[in-house]
Amino acid sequence: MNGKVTIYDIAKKLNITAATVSRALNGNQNISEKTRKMVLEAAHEMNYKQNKLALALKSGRSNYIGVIVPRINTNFFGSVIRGLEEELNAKGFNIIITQSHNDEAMEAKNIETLIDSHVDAIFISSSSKSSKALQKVLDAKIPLIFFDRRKIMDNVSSVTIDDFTGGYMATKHLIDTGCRKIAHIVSGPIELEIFRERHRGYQQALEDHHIEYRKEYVLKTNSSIEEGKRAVDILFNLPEKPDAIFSASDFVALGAIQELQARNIKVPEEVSVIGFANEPFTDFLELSITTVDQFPLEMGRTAARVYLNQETNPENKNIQKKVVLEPKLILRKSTR
Amino acid sequence: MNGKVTIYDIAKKLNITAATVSRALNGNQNISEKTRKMVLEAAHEMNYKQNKLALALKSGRSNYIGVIVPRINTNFFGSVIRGLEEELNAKGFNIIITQSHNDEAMEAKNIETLIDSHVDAIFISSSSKSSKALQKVLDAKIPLIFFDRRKIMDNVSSVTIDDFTGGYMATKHLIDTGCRKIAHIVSGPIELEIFRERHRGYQQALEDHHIEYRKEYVLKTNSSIEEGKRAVDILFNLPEKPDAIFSASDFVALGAIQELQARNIKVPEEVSVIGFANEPFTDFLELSITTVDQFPLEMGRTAARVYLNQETNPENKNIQKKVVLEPKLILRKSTR
DNA sequence: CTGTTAGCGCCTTCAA
DNA sequence: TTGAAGGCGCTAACAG
Repeated sequence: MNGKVTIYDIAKKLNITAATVSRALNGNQNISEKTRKMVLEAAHEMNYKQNKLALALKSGRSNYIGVIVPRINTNFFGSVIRGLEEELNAKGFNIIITQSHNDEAMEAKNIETLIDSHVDAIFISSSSKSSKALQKVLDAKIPLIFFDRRKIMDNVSSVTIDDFTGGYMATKHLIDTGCRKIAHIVSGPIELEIFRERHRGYQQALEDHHIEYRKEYVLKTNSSIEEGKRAVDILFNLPEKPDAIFSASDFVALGAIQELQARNIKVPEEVSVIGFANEPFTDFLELSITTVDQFPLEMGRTAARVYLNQETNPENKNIQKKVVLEPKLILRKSTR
Repeated sequence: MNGKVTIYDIAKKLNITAATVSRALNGNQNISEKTRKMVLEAAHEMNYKQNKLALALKSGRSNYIGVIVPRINTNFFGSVIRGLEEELNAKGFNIIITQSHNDEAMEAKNIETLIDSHVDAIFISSSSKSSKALQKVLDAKIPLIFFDRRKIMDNVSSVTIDDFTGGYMATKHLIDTGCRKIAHIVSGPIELEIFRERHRGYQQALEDHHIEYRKEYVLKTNSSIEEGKRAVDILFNLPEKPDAIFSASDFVALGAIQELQARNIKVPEEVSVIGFANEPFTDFLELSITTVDQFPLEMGRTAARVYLNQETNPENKNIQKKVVLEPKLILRKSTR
């Protein structure tokens, strides 16, 4: 009744030894069917619970998995975590979720904490410019798996989407629908690969269609509605105003649309807008937003499987696997 | 470099004993300044990390806190968790977040897992009709703290908002602005107190203003956009159509508005709509939604403090504390 | 001030 | 098939 029953208690009651109880409980073969049954029954009666802490100390494996994301309250990260959960819980792992709030110091602290907690692996969508903190994970011999936001590191598997293609297809769609003066909002630290790649896709699409790349059309912001408004403020004070905006974030796209409408600029007739991530709200706005889907659920599941596969097959241990998912353009009303 | 340095390694190197190293590391007074310094330096040099698992086994305290919510990817729960994080991380606790996905069996499983993991406390927004699984937490002598969705249980503290008042103020606002045929959508299991109370507030407001309560105006649904549409479908096939809808969920309110607009019914001119929770999207829709704010960040912080206070002062141990926060009506465009 | 000892709960050799 | 013993890493008596 107390949750404090140990194998010794069972042993004492049954006049056997703790080792035997342990064997019975763990399906060890070297034990008589009779004692096994006896032990199992007693364990059930006494409401025995294995102490995972002791097991962890003994085995060196905690069955905890650490997850670090910028924020949990978006559909994107929520869904990735759901995918991780599905696969990892089924294998008996617990997930410890931590948020970096896009702060490098906070992320480093979370990493420290997870290492200290002896998690069996760390899944991270990293907000860090430096790999210093991440290197500590490897130094501690803890498997590290990137998803979405990865860093270039040896011996680390990753599951990402092809952000270059995402940026390319978004930009190409704008071009295909007649836009020529296409602005791009880098709605996050350009030091992060995802934003660099989306930007590169944008650049490449322009080049392939012989459209000049203009520095003044590329803005760097954070991922917030406010920043989207601010971006429009800047862009539409330029001598030559854009006729389309490709934002690397849905939230910034939303802010941009709001500000455009506030200025009585028609979306998409005068200006087309594309976001990124396919957050649910992009769909249920009156003026729904064209965006790029990143398949977060699948990303989570895949990341989990990559890890499980590494762990199960020791020969895969040091094989870094880079899975790249294809993004998908979702056409809605904010583009022509 | 390996993360496997123990106090014995340090002791050996320094020709002292592990106990002394432990003392030095833990700020014990009974130790000479000289040895303390020596140990601290060596520990740093050898990159010593305390093994939390061993500490947990020894002390019986894991420094893990379990949190169970229906879903993490809403602003409401995301913010509550942020509040919990702020307060608990500062005190050295790690947070394990689990999702019940509004499923009673899943919630029971999460509870089991957290108990097995020897968490020091469990914070829960419960989706369960029965208290059976929750009782196990108490049986295991683990402190339990409810937030938002509580159950009636002895010896359990809770932090909630006054859902009755929330329902009342929403309904009263509709009445005050001229609505008389007010429908209510119970957008979740009526077995849960929050939905019962919001409904009760609705009922009381009608009564206080001498408006008849009509069974056919009260619908039970899940919390999804689709269900909001379906609700309107039902309500507007009634002989006498409502002129207002109070939904206990923002998502259902959104679906309702979408369906009303699809039917060319003007919001709020013909039908006013109020949601609940103040999810961000209610604000940034073109037709922003009037709703009830629940102060989730404060809820999380408060819940954490209630627990910390109980733990710190043993005399508070068995005092259940019921904190009730006041909700706030947020006026927007979906009501007159 | 420091060392010795024991034990948290479990599992796993090694013997018997 | 079972028991005895040791150890995972740490801390807290108890001695000295």
